[in-house]
Amino acid sequence: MKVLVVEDDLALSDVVSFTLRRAGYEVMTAHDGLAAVEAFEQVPPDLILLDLNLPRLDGLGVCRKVRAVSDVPIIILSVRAGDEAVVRGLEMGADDYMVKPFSPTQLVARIRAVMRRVGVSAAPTMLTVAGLALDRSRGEVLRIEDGAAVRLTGLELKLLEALMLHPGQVLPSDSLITTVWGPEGGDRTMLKQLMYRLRSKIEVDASRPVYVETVPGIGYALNMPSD
Amino acid sequence: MKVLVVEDDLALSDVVSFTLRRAGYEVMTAHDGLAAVEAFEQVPPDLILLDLNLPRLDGLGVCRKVRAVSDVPIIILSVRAGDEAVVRGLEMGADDYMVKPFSPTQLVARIRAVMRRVGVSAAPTMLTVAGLALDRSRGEVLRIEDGAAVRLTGLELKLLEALMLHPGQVLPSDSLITTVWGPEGGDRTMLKQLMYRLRSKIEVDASRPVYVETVPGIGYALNMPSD
DNA sequence: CGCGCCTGTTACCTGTTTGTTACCGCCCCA
DNA sequence: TGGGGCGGTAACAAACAGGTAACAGGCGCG
Repeated sequence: MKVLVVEDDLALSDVVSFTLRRAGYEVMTAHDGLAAVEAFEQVPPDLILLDLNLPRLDGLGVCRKVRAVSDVPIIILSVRAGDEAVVRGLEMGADDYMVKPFSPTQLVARIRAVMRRVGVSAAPTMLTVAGLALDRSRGEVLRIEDGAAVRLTGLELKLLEALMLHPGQVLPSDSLITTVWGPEGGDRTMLKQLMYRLRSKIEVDASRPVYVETVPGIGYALNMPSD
Repeated sequence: MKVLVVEDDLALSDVVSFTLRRAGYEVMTAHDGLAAVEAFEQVPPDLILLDLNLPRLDGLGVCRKVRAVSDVPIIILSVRAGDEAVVRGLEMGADDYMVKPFSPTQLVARIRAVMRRVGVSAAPTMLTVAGLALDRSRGEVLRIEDGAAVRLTGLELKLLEALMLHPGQVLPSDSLITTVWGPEGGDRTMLKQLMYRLRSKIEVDASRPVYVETVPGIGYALNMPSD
């Protein structure tokens, strides 16, 4: 999952890059408008973070050029809310905007929200919700509370991913079964077996699960921390 | 194109409604969280503008409840950027957020940006009538009067649902029996047994039922509060 | 070829849900 | 005045669902 960061303030560009890399994204940077367009053409990213005032070609120009050939999601970065340029950018096809300064957490949250909205199915390698960080590329979960990392098997990963994509929601056993095993295979016995294995890996005390909640007769839910 | 505006500040709610109507949207309003959920269920909107701090049920709660049954786009309204709640809301499935105060123009621009590309909503799963909120996805009822949440079994849920779908109406025992057990199984004994179990869960004083009224010789009815 | 992990299968234990039966009190009416 | 139907209550047993465990086939890999 590649993100192109277009930002002429080098300090900001660095901190943003750092944040995104930690969240599991591959980051490319450009420090002016023309370089951005060039970078975009050479290696098309999956999302663009776009500062508005840039040397050589401003953000709106970049936005227009990119939109002419691609509907890659674009998030505008701007110093002021209420900026006329922001509105123009959104009308021109940008997907979202953020006002500087912003927190790293928010940035990542917004990126995810935009990706979900535009239906980018290829998810970022790193999915962090409800106190768990799932690294799909390594097949590992990190339990944030104590930093423990566990290796998951293919099926366990699919199951956890299904839950993490809808945190706080109760997913019926049947739908979990089909997302893990496909429309044909799988039954309740296998699900509970798999759930048992998953829990014994990710839960601190497997007999007292805190991450995955059972809703008897219906299915399972990933608990949001506040609940 | 219907927009549900959930905002407890009446002045702001009015100006937003005005703006949206002028922009060609059909506007519904709700001034607290529970009303929002109710309104959502009665007339599912195409987009929700959601203030975060609301009376009776806060914005995150509304977000969670709505997200449980639908992927209608949600735009969060918040007084502060960088609010922890905003991040939580976005992670919980909100699609965007705006910081108050915002300009009408921007509001409309953001709505358009969010609305570009929308998935349709799933069947509603939340049913709120007569002082009870039934969450089918979790198999739970919330007694609004005191906020108590009770877990129901499958049959209890079907029975209560049948009553809640026709509040204030007397439903004959026979029809209740067939909606719960199907055309084949079920008899009066089982119904009264089930009703006893349901009442002992949802009524405050089971020996003095207030939600479900018995109409001897005919059936049962869910009492409307105003009746 | 042998080893270890992943997966599916079976079985058992437990608590919950559901169906069954019984009893009690009430009201209506012969 | 005493059945008989009806509804509420209770206790019990059968059926079921979920958690746990052990085991075996398959597959990749050294």
